[in-house]
Formats: sequence, C-alpha cells, structure tokens
Amino acid sequence: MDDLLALDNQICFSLYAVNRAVTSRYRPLLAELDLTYPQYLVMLVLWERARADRPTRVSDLGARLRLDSGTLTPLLKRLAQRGLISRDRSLVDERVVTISLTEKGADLRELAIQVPKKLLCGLDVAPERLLALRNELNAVLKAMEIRG
Amino acid sequence: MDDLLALDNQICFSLYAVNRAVTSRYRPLLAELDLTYPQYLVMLVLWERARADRPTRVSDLGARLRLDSGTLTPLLKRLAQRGLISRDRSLVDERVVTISLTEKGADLRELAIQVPKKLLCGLDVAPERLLALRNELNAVLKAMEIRG
DNA sequence: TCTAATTACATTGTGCACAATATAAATGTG
DNA sequence: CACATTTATATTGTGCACAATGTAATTAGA
Repeated sequence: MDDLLALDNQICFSLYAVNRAVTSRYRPLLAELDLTYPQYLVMLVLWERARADRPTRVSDLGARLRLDSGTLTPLLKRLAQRGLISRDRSLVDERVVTISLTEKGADLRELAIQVPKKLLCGLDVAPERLLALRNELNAVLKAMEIRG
Repeated sequence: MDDLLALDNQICFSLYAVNRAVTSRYRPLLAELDLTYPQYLVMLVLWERARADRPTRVSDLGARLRLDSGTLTPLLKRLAQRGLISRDRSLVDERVVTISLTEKGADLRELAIQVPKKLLCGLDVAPERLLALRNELNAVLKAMEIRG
C-alpha cells in the first residue's frame, strides 16, 4: 500500500482539519469580543507591541502574521470603523500607515485575557500534548522558512 | 509574565501559520493540475472511494472533510464545470446529489501522484518529524471530536 | 392519511487569503 | 536635478469557510 494519495496519509489534511477545529473553538469566545480570529491575531500583535512602546506599521503586522496588505487593509479598516484602532499616514514617510490602539482597543485586552483561559479549559487535550504539538509546529515552521 | 496573550504562546497561531505555509507549498504543484487546495482534498476523497467502488454523496464529502454544503456546493459546481466530476440527483432520494468522477477526473489521479512526492522533496523537514507532527495532530483532532 | 419534523442540499452574505495590479511616495543613479 | 527603481499600501477579483436561511423531499407521528 504505497497509498501516497490516501487522505489520511496527508499531513496537510491533518493540519487543515485541526486548524479549523481549533479555530471553531475560538469562534464563540471571540464572538463575545466581536472579533474574528484574524482580527484577534492582529490585536494580539498590537497589544504586545504597545506594551513595549513600539509603533506598528501595516508592514510590521504583515511580517509578524505573514499576511499581505490585500488581507490586512480591509481587516484594519473594519477594526478602525469599530473604534479599536486608528490608521494614520506617517508624516515622515507618506507611504507608511501607522496603526495604533485607541483606548477602547487597548482596554479590550482585559476581556481578551479570558479567551485562552476558557479555551484551555474547554479543550479536552492534555496540556503537555499541546505543548509538544506547538513545539513541533514551530520547528517545522522555522525549517520551512529558513530553507525550502 | 502572565503573558497568556503573547502571540508566540498561542498554539492556534502556530497552527494557523504552519497550515498556511504548507498550503502555499502545495499551491504551485496543484496549479499544474489546475486545482485549488480544497478541490484537491475533494478529489482525494473521490479517488479513494472510487477505488473501493463506493458511491459518494455530497454529505459523504462533508463528513470526511468536515465541510458543509455552503462550501461544497460551489466547489463541486466548479469541478463539474471543468469536467472532472458529475453531479446527479439520486433517483431513489431526490434530496441527495451523487458525485462521480468522470474519466477525465479519474485520469487526473496519475498526475496527482506526483504532488506529495514533489512536496516531500521540496520540504526541508525530516520525514520522522513530519510523521510525529501528523500523529500529534491526529491525536488532538480525535480528542477534540470525541469530547468537547 | 394528513401534517409536523427532519434531512439533504442550495443560496445569500460576510470575512478572510492570496494573486495580480495600481498608485503614490521615497530612493538611487546618471 | 531628471528619471528609473524600489517600497508601502490599496484595489480588484477569485475561491474558500461558515453562519443563517431557504426549499424540496422524506420520514415520523397522531
């Protein structure tokens, strides 16, 4: 059985399925914050950088999340429309758009802290198994990004 | 350091990033078959079931890939339009749509065999690491699906 | 048997991802 | 300084995912 094409032999399918399964666990929790999952990731980056007093450009978000402006621009517009962030053209370099948290956006962090807590509770998977998985994933990601 | 919210501490982000990284490795290979990644997954299921002479309904695809008709219906219409599959209302139960491979669709399997081969070559990750990852992923998926 | 509930799929609408292209500002080069 | 090149973001278009709703066929119940 060299069944290279069997669905269950594709790592890619496991990744795809688990990713969607995990995301759908997040969905109801994030719905309480009125955030989608990618919006949540953007907010995580912004909260992180704000704590270190680092200004954030669209391209910084792109580098961190591996997303391009085609994805980020409309997403950021929606966050801005909801008053969580502001988007301002840099005065130094007018090509650059600087993203900053509004007070409302910064405050949302308090609520967001509950998200990973609740998620881990609801997840019937041993913590050490999750940690092992994360480490494997990060190793693979690093290997893929360095070479290949 | 209560940094529950640090991006790098979120398993979900690793999953999300690796999933997209792997998918983008598939993309150029699948482009040669003129398939998207989800279309490829559907074809894998169809090839698998055809080998076992199992007829396939839309809901069978949905169960296997965990996708609903909102995703599958338009995807299957596109595959049908390209002449890879046919979609036929069941005569026994008119609610059911049966998906079958056309000759062209069945033949595409030969080309598709190259996909995982080329992918593994291009991937600079040790095979045993991938196998470990897949096993971890499958274990987590199973745990998530059995209990909430 | 008539009707209510269920089932299978389709449709609509929103929000990603991503390719391709556009636009405008900055930078480099002669 | 002109002008080509590069850079940062925006726009357009396609194809998922998924929630919500619709529709028609089947099944279950009274």
